[in-house]
Amino acid sequence: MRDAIKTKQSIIEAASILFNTKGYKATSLSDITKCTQLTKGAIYRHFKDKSELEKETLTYMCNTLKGDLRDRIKAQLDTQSKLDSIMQYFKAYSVSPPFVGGCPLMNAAIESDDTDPKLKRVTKGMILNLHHTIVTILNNGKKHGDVKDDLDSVGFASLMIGALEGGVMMMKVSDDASHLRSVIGYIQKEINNLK
Amino acid sequence: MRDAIKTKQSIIEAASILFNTKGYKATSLSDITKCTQLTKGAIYRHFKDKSELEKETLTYMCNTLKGDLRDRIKAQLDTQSKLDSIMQYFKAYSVSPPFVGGCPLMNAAIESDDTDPKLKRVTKGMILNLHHTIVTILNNGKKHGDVKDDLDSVGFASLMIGALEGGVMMMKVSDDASHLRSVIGYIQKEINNLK
DNA sequence: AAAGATAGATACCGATCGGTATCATAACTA
DNA sequence: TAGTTATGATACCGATCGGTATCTATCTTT
Repeated sequence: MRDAIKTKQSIIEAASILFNTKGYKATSLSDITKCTQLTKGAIYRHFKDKSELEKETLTYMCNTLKGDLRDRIKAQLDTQSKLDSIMQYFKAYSVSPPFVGGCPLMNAAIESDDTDPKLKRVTKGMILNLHHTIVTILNNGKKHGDVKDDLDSVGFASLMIGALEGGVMMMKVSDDASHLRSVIGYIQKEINNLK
Repeated sequence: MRDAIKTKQSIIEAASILFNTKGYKATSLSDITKCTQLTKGAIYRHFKDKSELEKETLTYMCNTLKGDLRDRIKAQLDTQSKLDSIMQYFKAYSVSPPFVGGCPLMNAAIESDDTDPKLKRVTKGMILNLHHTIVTILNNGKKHGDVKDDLDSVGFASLMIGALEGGVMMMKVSDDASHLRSVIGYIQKEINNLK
């Protein structure tokens, strides 16, 4: 009960589940006190206000996903395998999601884009970071001859992310993983056709 | 001041803007009273509770989009043009959206999928309806020789919706319409390659 | 062991939430 | 024109919201 950074982490982990399922604004401080077994006073000792907790929690979730994804990408050698590891990561979402409640990027994007500039800024940064990762893989692929030179790397990265995120959304709202599977299958075909 | 159905409609129209930008749970009754210049008592004369207003408003938005889209599809004769009219409809989102705040389907899906079974049910019905529309166009295309017989119509419809919705999300969160444009360009290429 | 600092609990704040009972007024009907 | 009905306004309800001032208890430092 004296380890401050451990308690702070436990608050962030509990908040991850709540924010990613109920939403940021719809999750109350008392929701978090129930999950953490802490009181409001304790939580406000670690975060100056709710908005700071929201931002730190979103950052934590995104960094977790980013780390996982980077490890998988690095483990692959050629361009197609690297891209396919991203596909596999999203495919795993349907059976064992890293965070319940769908993709944290998508959830935060939809909730923040019109109302919460601070949260939107964090989300935008994380999405563009993922986008940049894919663009880099594709551009390296061009150098190694894995990807044809005239491919629109930036556009293809947008397609990949958009289709995957949209596929997750459809899967969740319809309780039918086949939508995501179809989307992934299509993009995989495109990936194998990049050369 | 005596036209009940007109008042009810004006409440739904004001709620459309609020729900689609701020979100359903994050929009309060007093937000709606401010926009409609009506009092809470007046609103509760037309809707038994907030949840009913949410459902009716979502249904109104989706039916509006559905009607617009159906008109555009019907105006086209061949399969490729019908599908392309859907693309054009989403493309127009970036310049003059029918409802501010992004796609009502996506917004409702993300907010409701883990917490609000009633709203999720409505959203799921609307998305599957759009999905079915696309599948029907593709299957008719097969009959007319516009689409090759071995195409996975169901999967292609999932890809189209997923990519478009994901593209809208990326455009909104990054304030950059090029993401949506790229996605649409890719799907258009696929559409022209269905035969 | 005494003193200082820090983590967490308690109790409270004003504001706002969704919702309702009641009243005033407008319009329709006889 | 008198009576009835439907529409919207007013004023209120208990519950909950985010946030804070204060107190207690535990740990660290000397």
